[in-house]
Amino acid sequence: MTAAPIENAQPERALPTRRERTRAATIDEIKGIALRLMHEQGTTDVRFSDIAREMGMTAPALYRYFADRDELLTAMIVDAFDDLGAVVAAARDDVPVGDPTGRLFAVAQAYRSWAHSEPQRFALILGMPVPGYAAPEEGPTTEAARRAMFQLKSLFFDAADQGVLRPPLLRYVHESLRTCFDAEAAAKPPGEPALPADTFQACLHSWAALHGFTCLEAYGHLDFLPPEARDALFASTIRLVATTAGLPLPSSA
Amino acid sequence: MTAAPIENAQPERALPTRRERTRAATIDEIKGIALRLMHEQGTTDVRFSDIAREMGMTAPALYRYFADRDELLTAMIVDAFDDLGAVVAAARDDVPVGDPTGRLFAVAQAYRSWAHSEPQRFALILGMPVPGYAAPEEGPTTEAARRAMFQLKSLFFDAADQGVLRPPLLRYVHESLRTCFDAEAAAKPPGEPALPADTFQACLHSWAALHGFTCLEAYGHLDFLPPEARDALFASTIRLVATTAGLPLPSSA
DNA sequence: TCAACCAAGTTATGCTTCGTAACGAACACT
DNA sequence: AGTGTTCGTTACGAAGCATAACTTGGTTGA
Repeated sequence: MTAAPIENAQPERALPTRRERTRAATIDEIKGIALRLMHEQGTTDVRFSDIAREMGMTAPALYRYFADRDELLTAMIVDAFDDLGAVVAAARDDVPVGDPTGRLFAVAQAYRSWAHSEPQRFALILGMPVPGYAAPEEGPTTEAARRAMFQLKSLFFDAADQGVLRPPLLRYVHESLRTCFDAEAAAKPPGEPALPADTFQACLHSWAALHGFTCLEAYGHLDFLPPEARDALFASTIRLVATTAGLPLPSSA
Repeated sequence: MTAAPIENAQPERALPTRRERTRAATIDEIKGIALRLMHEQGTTDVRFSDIAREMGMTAPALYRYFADRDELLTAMIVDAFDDLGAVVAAARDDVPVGDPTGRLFAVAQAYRSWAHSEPQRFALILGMPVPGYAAPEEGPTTEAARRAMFQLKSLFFDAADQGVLRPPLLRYVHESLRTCFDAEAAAKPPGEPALPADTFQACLHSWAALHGFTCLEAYGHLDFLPPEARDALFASTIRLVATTAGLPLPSSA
């Protein structure tokens, strides 16, 4: 739960007046309660009246802080992306740069367990759009998504920097994809080391495989397997991903 | 939209009276309208009153056919599983048994395009449970899911029958997973050819990878790629999956 | 044929939610 | 003190889910 106020986000020259602080605190409390309710009820559908009740307030008061349900959802989506990004980055940086496969494992595990422990937030950001919610086009959510997803990708950049990245199992990259990758690489600052197109493609394969397992597990579609078996399947999935993506063989796990 | 009535499903000895026929037709119409509304509104959240309005009825009349919203959803989930299973099976059987990789491609493409063209139904069955909806434990939905998922798996059985299945890239299978696979294989009729454990594991890897790509695309998270690039990424994903799962190299695609 | 029955649909109603409007109390700043 | 902003309240209207009670028309049986 970041303490950033939703509206009036202009830099106040480090002078948050008392009112602003309490307001920010209230906003955080609202989001926190909403999160708890989602968690308790197992849905992404939060009722304003319930939040208000939990806070000992009346429903209309919430409209002082969020114009409507969508605005609250947008804020929570941004928070969720930020949280996921932070969790992933922390897990990644717990493993030395010299061990890219260990880092992949840590990142994937963080992604997976975050989704599993908070399927609602996961659904909020990477599942189907919530009923009645239309994401503001090119809004802050897109930004937050980009930031979070970069935390995943960066692992491959690091590995490339380390020079331990071997070519992926699948070398062929279709013309249209190569174009996209080139365009993206060109948009980067020129100094940054661009990934080879086949590795970029492998990067997306890895994400898809990780995401697939994660979705299936988070939404209970792997419940026919006991937890240890799911862990084992996850480990083998990541090992397979590392192998096909050209990362060195598992060192730690 | 199958014409199976929801309640009173006892075999009527091929004697559906007129009342029963019109009732079944009404049930189908309700489900059809609900589906159209989901499609139009882009949500899995259907309002009874909207359905009624579309049908030129009043809302309470719908309760003659479905006890509540959950019962309608359950029916639609079963239908969706059946539809997905049928689409997948049809695509699979359009390709000769002798071409397992071609079959994998067809199956995967069917899964993908079904999800992409009807993200709501896809979310209904393989996404997060709908707000406020609790699936009846061990109910008809579980049955339908099993049936549909078997259509995916069967491809590997056929390939094994053909004797063209090579060992997958990842041979190691953890104890706990091996136990599960053995248990599942033991539950089958004894004559049926069981898959080797490593292939079974590869089967799940394949599903996860396919599902991951499908989810990402269906919910718009791959929109940063133009359609051709998405097609190319999909093709490469499936090629990678086929390779790592031990299917023969692509023959057609 | 007529009466009883039943299924399907209607209006009427209660409860809950979203969201707005109008009002009151507390605080901040001059 | 006085004034204006902020935060919260109660009051309200529209809409949805779900139930109850009534109406209608086809079905069935004496």
